[in-house]
Amino acid sequence: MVYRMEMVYHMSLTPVTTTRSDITVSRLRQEILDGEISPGHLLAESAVAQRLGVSRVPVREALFTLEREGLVEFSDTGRAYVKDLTPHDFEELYVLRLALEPVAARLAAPGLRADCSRLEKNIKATSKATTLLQVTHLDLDFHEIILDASGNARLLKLWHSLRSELELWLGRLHRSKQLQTRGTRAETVSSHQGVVEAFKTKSPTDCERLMRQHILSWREWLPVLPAAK
Amino acid sequence: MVYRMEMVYHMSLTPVTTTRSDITVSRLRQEILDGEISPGHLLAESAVAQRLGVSRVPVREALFTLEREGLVEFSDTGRAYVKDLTPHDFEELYVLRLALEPVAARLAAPGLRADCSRLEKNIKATSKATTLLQVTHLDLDFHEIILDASGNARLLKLWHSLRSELELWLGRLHRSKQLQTRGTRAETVSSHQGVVEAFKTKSPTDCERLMRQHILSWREWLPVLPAAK
DNA sequence: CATTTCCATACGGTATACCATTGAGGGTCT
DNA sequence: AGACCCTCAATGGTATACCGTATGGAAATG
Repeated sequence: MVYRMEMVYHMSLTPVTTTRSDITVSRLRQEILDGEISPGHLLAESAVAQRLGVSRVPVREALFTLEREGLVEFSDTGRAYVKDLTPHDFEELYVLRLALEPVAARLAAPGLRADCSRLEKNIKATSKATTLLQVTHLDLDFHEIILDASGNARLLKLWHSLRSELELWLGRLHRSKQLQTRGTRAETVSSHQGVVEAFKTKSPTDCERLMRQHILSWREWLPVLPAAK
Repeated sequence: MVYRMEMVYHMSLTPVTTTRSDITVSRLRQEILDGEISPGHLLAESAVAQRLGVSRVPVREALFTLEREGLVEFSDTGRAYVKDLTPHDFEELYVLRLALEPVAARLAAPGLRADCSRLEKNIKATSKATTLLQVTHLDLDFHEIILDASGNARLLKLWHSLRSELELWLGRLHRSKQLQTRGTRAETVSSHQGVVEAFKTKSPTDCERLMRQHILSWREWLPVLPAAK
């Protein structure tokens, strides 16, 4: 049974079919990111199915999808658990950002030189943000725009999975009040303005270098982690 | 119903459970990589299920897994097709190799400095290879050893999906006789020996640089592509 | 009290059935 | 002949049922 949502369209006017599986993915993702389900918690298919009012089949698929996103992890016996990120996991994510995003910036540079409007709109929104959580989301959006502009579909897909895990990590830091609040918004805005300025005036390789610096300093902004590994 | 294969163990002696879904993944992957199913071909769940003697459920999961590996692609109506890689797709893969592998080499360098035995064993096997296909597989194995030694699990996972797509691409080039055969084995061996030498004697950053060069020259070795994009 | 054995229950893997949607072909009307 | 519509088979989405296995705790054992 597929329910076609008549009223929901992408900007491209492509109709979007929403399956129970998709809905289950969204709801579980939300619950995990919001910390409503704690790390390590068992997501039993039947329990989730009953709770969300669907059968086990879409739940099964949803769990599979969430594993790909890095929010859920399967034991060797096929049980699904909410992922419990460690500082080591975070380091892995950081390494990947550092490997991928500068390259993406270089690839995106020619296109962005002509049109930075999406980035500028994002900065404007950031400067109006009222909560720390909004700022971090808009920050990730900013980076996603660049990944998207790189024109490399695989790179963007990788980013989506990285982003999920980053949001998981940042959300947990935020809830345990371990994120600096002071000046974050202003710093984010000015830093991003610098990036946009580079896209407009500098060479792709310079953009790549700047993005690298930007991520390095983002890392500095995060709290010192307990001994990794 | 789960069949536990008593005789199959990882090196870590962890028993491996093999499900019908896993088997279906393997068989379909093989058929796709061997070119037995042509690009663009529809993989209808019921047809595959009947052909392989399982129900639609494991087939469904297998198709999902193969999509993640990049060997299958879903239309917006949920139909699964064998992926038809374009030169543009190959360029994307190449960009990602270039972004990830040098970093992996740098991370793996400290560990490999102490013990390159796996790499050396691979080189020995390569020097004894008799077919071009064997050489290309051993080449990918060589790179996988380094990704593995990087200690970054996410990086290794990314590699696996890249590798599947690379094998798809290379396999098709091979079947259409577009791969250079002359001297390939000897060049691969000597080039890899150079990499091992670097791991033993050079700094991590030097290893990173060399890996970058190695991938650049690999790109040169491949046939010129028809106009990309 | 520590350890092992054993059993009931929870859970995942798979088969099957049913329904909605898709899409290609045939028929009809203009 | 061409455009339109209708129909029906093919296909995917979901529910449910069944079975084997894993798990955790009770009971038995030392």
